[in-house]
Amino acid sequence: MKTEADSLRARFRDYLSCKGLSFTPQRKLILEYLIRNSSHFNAEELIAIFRKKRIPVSRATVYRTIAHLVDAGFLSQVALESSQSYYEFIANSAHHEHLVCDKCGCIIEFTDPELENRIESVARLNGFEISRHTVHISGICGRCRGQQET
Amino acid sequence: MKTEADSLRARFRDYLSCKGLSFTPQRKLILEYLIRNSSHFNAEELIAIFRKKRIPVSRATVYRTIAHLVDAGFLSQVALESSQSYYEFIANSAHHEHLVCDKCGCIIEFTDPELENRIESVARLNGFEISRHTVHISGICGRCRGQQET
DNA sequence: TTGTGTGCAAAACATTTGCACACAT
DNA sequence: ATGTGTGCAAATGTTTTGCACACAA
Repeated sequence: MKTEADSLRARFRDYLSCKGLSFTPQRKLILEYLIRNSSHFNAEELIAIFRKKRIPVSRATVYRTIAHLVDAGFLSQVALESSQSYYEFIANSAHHEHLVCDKCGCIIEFTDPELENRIESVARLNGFEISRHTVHISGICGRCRGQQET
Repeated sequence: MKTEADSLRARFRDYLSCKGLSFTPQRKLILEYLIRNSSHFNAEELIAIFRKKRIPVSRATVYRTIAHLVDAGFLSQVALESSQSYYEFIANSAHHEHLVCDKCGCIIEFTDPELENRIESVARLNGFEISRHTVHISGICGRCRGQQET
């Protein structure tokens, strides 16, 4: 039986071969890591993890592969108020928005059809043709609120 | 009669004196520029404008003053998918969201109470205490759509 | 004098690029 | 041979910082 990971590998291979690029060991290592840890990350975090685990992929290759993965639609860039670019591995998952905790930094994903509808209406009212959209809510998550001394 | 600009100057002076800081000529020049041109900008844009107009404020002072203005609540950082930080002069204006055109880069502001309500509901449902939130919609604006050859 | 502010240049940080070598077709 | 990939180190672009001098309390 074909697992989801298999289909991701196949999709990436297809994307690469369409572009005349090859599925190199380094690209595979990066994809495998993301499949196993699909979530939010930035380039330097990934590089640090690879260094610690002795996974032999250079900084330049990480940046270059991230660009390919974004282009292929496997990663989407998440704009946070940070100096670094954050990415998230979207794979096959549906569109969702983010709640980001100011205290612990955790990122909670949510989907809300009503919210999505409202966004589409607003764009339409303004004559806009949407290509993408993001909703970020910052605050204190339930867990951190529970721990507050005050 | 007290204009809005006067009250902004006063508020900034108050903020500074509360922190034991002074309302220097450079800080005044930056604030005056923003009052007159309240909108979206990044630090390097501002520095370039000041250089062209021969307004004598150094790069370091621009960055340092922006940090103070953010801290004082006069500016808010707008997270775009860019290598530079964007800011917007919020002054007394109500909360609003952004439509950003991929083609011409224009930023349209909008407010939508229903959207805001929905965001609050979603946060509540997830046990989150909101401190701030942003909605960014990217796409093609009405004007650019009109001009498309295709 | 002590605290704070400024400008400059250097440093720091994230990211991109040029180049030489490696590998597969 | 040609095209593509990698790693390294250098370059780039943005933002921050150290330091010496200026100014006001």
